[in-house]
Amino acid sequence: MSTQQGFERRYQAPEREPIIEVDERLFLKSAARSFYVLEAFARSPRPLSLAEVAKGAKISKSAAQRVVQTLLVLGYLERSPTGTGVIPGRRILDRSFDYLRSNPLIERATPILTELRKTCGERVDLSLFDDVTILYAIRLQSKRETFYATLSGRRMPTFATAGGRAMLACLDDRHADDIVRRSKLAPLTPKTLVDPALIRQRVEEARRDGYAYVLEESLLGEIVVAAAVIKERNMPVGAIHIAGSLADWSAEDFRKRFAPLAIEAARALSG
Amino acid sequence: MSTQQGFERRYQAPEREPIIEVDERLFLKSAARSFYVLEAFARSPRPLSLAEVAKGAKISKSAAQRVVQTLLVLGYLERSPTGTGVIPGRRILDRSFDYLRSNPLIERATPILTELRKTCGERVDLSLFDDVTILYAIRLQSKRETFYATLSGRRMPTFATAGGRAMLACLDDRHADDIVRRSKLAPLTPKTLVDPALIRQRVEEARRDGYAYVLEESLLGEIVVAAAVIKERNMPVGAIHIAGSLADWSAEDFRKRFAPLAIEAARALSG
DNA sequence: GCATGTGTATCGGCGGTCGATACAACCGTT
DNA sequence: AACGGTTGTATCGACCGCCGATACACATGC
Repeated sequence: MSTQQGFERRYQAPEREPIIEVDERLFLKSAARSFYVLEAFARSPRPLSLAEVAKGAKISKSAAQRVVQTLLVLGYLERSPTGTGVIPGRRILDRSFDYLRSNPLIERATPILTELRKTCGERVDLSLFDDVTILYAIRLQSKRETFYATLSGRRMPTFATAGGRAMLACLDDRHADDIVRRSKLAPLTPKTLVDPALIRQRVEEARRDGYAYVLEESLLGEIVVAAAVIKERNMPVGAIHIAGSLADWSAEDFRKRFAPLAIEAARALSG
Repeated sequence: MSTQQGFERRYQAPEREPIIEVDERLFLKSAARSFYVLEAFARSPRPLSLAEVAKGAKISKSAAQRVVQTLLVLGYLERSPTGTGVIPGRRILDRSFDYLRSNPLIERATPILTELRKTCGERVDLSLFDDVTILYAIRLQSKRETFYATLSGRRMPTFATAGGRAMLACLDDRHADDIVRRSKLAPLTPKTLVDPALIRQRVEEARRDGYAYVLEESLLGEIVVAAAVIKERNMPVGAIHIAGSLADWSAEDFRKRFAPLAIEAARALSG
């Protein structure tokens, strides 16, 4: 049962090494290549020429040609309207629809988040735990937002986000420290904490209070409170974020007012 | 499924045949197989066993085993938390993020939709034209919504949605009729129009008025107005929808009030 | 016990893919 | 108008990666 590595590896206790590297004989290199091509757009979100695709996916031009042709047919790539190059295709959204629909957490969370958004009037997010990053799955924006604050699928470093810290607080110290250690501790704003000791202190605070908060650590002028959604065994699966602007709130008022709401919503989703 | 057959064909004038059948020699069957596996979850959004994957993707159990192993490693599939079977993986959301971020229309539309949502207080959607279906790309929900009304990536039939009809109104009659003809005219609610003549009449109305509306045709109790976003040559690329509840509005009031807003927003995005 | 489900593992042979290479069309420059 | 730089397209023989039948371990339920 404990075969399979790769993905679950991230969820293993940090002292454990991956048991077996993935079975080389079952890994389809040619299938993986297609995904490498799609992933090239993560690095440069613009139309890519065949040569750029080849370079981005680290495959030969011939291979890129075949993959691109195939993905065009399937709809996972489209020809750029500018006439040259290809861009991600609409069919990708179908798959994300399947993902969201297949995930019971998302379905259960939606009405709760909607309600929360209504009572708060601030931005409300559901993020998913994924090792050194968190992944926004649902985002209910408030009045004004930056473009990226509206996109689900965005990843952020676990160590520098309220939801991330709330989830770290659910793990044992060793595991949490391991995640911080493996994180690239690059500041997102001048106020981002990058000292592991300070981060650990905030995580311990979160463990004590039942919620985490960050002040302008991922976006200047923004305050976020978050509470973790846990499965059995205290395993964090996601977090509920409430984000507001320091133009509207003092940090103290914001925490006092919204932290209990985040905690309550997270508890309703847990277990 | 009709995935085969090429994407471009859909955008051609209906009298034109697909120019080039996809070059068989460039189409990577083994790469396509992986996507067939992911697409199996569109039909049954629950954990699938290896045998079900094989059946859903129409491949052998051995092939399914290899594909599943590969996609698990890449993160596009995950083991079901129930212990048996696999489900779509989080990594899919990364790709949809890339898609949304790569699409200039989405980026330009986001602030406009946000503003629109604020002034309307009702649900606001951006849909993309895709032949017989439309595809919701951005959804800004109002207070209360059904789960599916919140998911981007959802597809709806073009003929039965306000945005779809607004886009049909941009095409010439022959093309619009062709789309209706190729649509599966199954009613979504008791009020869905399925008579091609009646649909055409509504499309002509939309062409005259500059916007389309539907009354309980896709969801009982819901009224939607929509205006098309066009590129050059009147080619529709998407539509802006404003959706409200008949519990709050009379049909007349809703149209009078919101149609101009949808038209204005769509015009700001066009060209 | 047996039947039926799950996921995992093996291996020889066939054929699908590899990638160098060549080509047509379109740009700007000079 | 020939150039060097793109772009996407097309071809083909050789190799090796994948195909899929098959067998296994382990759970269920009756």
